[in-house]
Amino acid sequence: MSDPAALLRKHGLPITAQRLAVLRAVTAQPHATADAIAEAVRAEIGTISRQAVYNVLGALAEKGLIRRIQPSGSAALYEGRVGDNHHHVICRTCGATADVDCAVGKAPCLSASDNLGFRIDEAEVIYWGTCPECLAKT
Amino acid sequence: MSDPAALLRKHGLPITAQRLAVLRAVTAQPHATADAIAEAVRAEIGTISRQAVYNVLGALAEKGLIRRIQPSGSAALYEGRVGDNHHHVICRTCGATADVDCAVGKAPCLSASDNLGFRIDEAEVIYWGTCPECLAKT
DNA sequence: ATCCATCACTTGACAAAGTCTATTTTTGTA
DNA sequence: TACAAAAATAGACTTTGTCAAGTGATGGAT
Repeated sequence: MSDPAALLRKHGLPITAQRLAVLRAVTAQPHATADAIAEAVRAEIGTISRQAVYNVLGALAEKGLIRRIQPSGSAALYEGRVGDNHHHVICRTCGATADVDCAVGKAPCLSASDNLGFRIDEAEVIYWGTCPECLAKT
Repeated sequence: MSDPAALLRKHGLPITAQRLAVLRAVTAQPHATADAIAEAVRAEIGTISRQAVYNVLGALAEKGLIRRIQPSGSAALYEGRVGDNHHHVICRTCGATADVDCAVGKAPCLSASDNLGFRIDEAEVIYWGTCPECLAKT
């Protein structure tokens, strides 16, 4: 089921060259910005409009095929790894982003101490710190 | 120590009308955008430049007097409640933002399962869901 | 109390990220 | 193959935030 075309069809999304290329780009380089994805797609199929990139990313994110992360002070990032409730650690110095599994177990952090009447469907965790490379440079 | 002027002096920040007004605006309305803060400040002291708002917010955040939150799909929010490691729940529909205490205890979530060599200094948690008002409207 | 160096504020241009709308192209289906 | 619906293109526009140069206020030293 890792076939991109089948994945799209399964979710009722018409198959287009742009969508296939975007999907491949997202899975190929995790934590890429929309701009980086656009470049990767252009390298593959020649050209794509900025709007199409946003449309496709939005549609894929809506269907849960990709995930969008929005760190402070940088553009949104997209990644293909979904469904396993992992989180992210970001370097304050160089912006490097890595995946970390959740500390609390399987569907963790989904229980706030008091939900105030909200129906919570996702917990997004970002750990801020310094990456090994930047630590070494100090 | 809730006196804004004393708070500024304590952190070595020169006292200006803009800083006092921004500090008051942030504590008065939690989870405000930079723009909303600018408007509140203008209502209080007449005028302030956009740059000054960002400068002051940046300086205050740097000193740990206020906290900056960056949710996906909206401008950064600022809040005066700091030091108690609380998190946020945001409504996907209307954008309402509320505070929630951390589920895991005191300095929670600060332990990722594997830090990959990163030195982590902060864990930022955003719960996504639907607020009571929007739930009632469905 | 006054002077002055330093820091903060203002102004306006600029940049990045993303959205909106109308038009053209493509997809999937009849 | 033809057609309706959906997607992509193109380009202007908005929002959010930054940069840089000049002006003005703050607070310590005189």
